[in-house]
Amino acid sequence: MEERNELMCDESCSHNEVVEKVRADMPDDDTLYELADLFKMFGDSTRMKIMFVLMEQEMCVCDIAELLGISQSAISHQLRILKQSKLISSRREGKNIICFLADDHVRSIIDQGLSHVLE
Amino acid sequence: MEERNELMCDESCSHNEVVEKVRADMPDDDTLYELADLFKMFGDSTRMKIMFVLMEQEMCVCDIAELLGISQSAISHQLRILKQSKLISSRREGKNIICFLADDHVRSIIDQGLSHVLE
DNA sequence: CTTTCATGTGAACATTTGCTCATGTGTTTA
DNA sequence: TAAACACATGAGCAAATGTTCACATGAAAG
Repeated sequence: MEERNELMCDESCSHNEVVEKVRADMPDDDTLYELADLFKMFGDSTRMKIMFVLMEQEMCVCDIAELLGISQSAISHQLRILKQSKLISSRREGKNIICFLADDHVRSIIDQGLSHVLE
Repeated sequence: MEERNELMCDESCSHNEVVEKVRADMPDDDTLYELADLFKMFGDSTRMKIMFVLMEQEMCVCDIAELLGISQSAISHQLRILKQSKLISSRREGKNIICFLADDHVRSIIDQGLSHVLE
């Protein structure tokens, strides 16, 4: 049998044995895409700032915009994305929309990243 | 004094009091950009897959490519980015370059994300 | 009901990003 | 030394992304 993939290098590497084991232990593709999409939310500085603010204090849209010095429209677009990812939620209070973190994982993920960045 | 920013909504929201406190507690901009850049590394499925593989087993470039079914060139480009971010390192062994995780934070960050994705 | 205020949203645009393709570099083997 | 192999890299390109601008929506105040 010994069907070889043309992409593979010569027998010098580990190959079949280990490669197959690792492949078997990998999550399915859907999970991996979900995972990447989750981290993508934290990979933009505007969204990062929004989540950081909401970690400390729920806040209306215009206050977020004012605090961060970013246009209300830009904030609104990013909030939409964050809501779609179920990371933040909002409720109406009079004229304002109050935003807040929808998931406790946000804190732990950011904290984990922060502890890396701060050495 | 009472210098108001035109972006701010009316006095209905929290404003000055809370906004100023949150602003003071925010990390500086450089840290926030670093943080976003770190998470950006996890926000692409190819890089995610590479790191997932290396979490289980150090491996040469061509084996990573073969295991993931992605071209060697594409893998190489992503490895370059991951090395620049100090998330993976490599050593030469004969003709091959063996790649491995350079940072234990990688595991904890991915695990944290995974536990979110898996509910 | 009309106006105002807070927010949402589509289109257009400039960047960024990730891939392919061709080729370059460095190491081993014949 | 020459050929083969593993990997790196630059150019080019298509797709994704984030912002601005103009305008739509929806609740509240008059």
